[in-house]
Amino acid sequence: MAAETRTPRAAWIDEGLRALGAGGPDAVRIESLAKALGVTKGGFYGYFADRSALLEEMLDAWERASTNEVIERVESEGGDAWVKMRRAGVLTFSGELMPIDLAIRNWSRRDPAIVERLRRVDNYRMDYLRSQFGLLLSDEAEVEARSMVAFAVMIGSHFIAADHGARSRTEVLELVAEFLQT
Amino acid sequence: MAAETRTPRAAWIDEGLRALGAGGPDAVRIESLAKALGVTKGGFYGYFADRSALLEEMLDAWERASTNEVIERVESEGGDAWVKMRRAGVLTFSGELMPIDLAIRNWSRRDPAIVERLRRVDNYRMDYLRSQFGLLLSDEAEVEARSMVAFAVMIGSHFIAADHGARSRTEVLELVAEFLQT
DNA sequence: TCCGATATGTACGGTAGCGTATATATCGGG
DNA sequence: CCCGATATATACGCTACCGTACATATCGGA
Repeated sequence: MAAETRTPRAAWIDEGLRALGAGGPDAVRIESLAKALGVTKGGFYGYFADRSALLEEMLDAWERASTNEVIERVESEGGDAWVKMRRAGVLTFSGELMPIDLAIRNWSRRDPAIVERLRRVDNYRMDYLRSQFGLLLSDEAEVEARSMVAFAVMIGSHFIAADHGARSRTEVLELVAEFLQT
Repeated sequence: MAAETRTPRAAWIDEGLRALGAGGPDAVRIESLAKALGVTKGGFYGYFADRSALLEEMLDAWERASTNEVIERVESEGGDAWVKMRRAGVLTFSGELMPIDLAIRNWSRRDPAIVERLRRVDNYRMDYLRSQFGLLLSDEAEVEARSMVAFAVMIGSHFIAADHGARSRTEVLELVAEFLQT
């Protein structure tokens, strides 16, 4: 029927998310994505109406990858509650997803539509944390406080440049984890 | 000698910082700053060599405003250690400075020179926190953990969109503050 | 092998921003 | 009241990017 599709929808979306993670939404330029993909922008407009259509689809993909897909993987692997929580954290905040996550958080500061998406994702994650702390603590206010601390530290530590004397950042995060289990 | 200076250096820097807080470094456009100031870019190049010179001076101004100036104000007003710490937090993370602070944090993810500046500022702040927690706690690891938690929650809560059921975000932050004093 | 569909390449006009060169307006001092 | 200095305005060429129009290359089926 036709020439082989070298650059399917998903390729544009993936590359777009990479650019978003690396340089924020302003770095998602159709022509530079094309260059990164080794093509010109010719094909782009066959898949997407315009740049903002790509951004929407990128956000859809991120939202799925950050919630359902993570939980499916976690649940399919089993383990006790703590294991699942740690695993969810690792999957969510690792390698490829983390910079995208952080970029979207910053983006949300100036775009209400982005806040809305982030709210869904964050509520999803906070509920997971609450369910875990709920297994350890009876006081619901304690659960809320520690869930917030856990989440805020996971996010905040990526936005903080402070040193910790002889300790590494990882070691400090370990101290925080201990503190949360007190 | 000359025509009155309608738009001194500081005006460009202030407006630049506002734009930075609102839209990140990419939003700091000379021509749009000029429009916001009610002039054209004509005068700009009398003060600054180019756009990056402006960015440097903006960062210098921010660094001063976020450290020395805050501490000077705090120290000049006196009060006990807790009062000073709270006051420093209020000054640092209020109104105008907060969006700039957050924008620079995000910026630092993709620019080593920015990380370096942020590191100085964050170390300065963390030292202040450590000194305060040090008055309450003898275990130095505890001090580090709680300082990190306090700082990360201050920053992180601005990047988190989660709801908290019946509670407001402010109420949850109060719960966290209580938790930190346990 | 040739056809037609589809993906991609190429060319275009339009906008926004940079930095430079030059013109103009306005003020203070003589 | 005029001169010269200074701040600002205007005009320019350059680049990057958008979105559109059209050309071309490539594959599968008849």
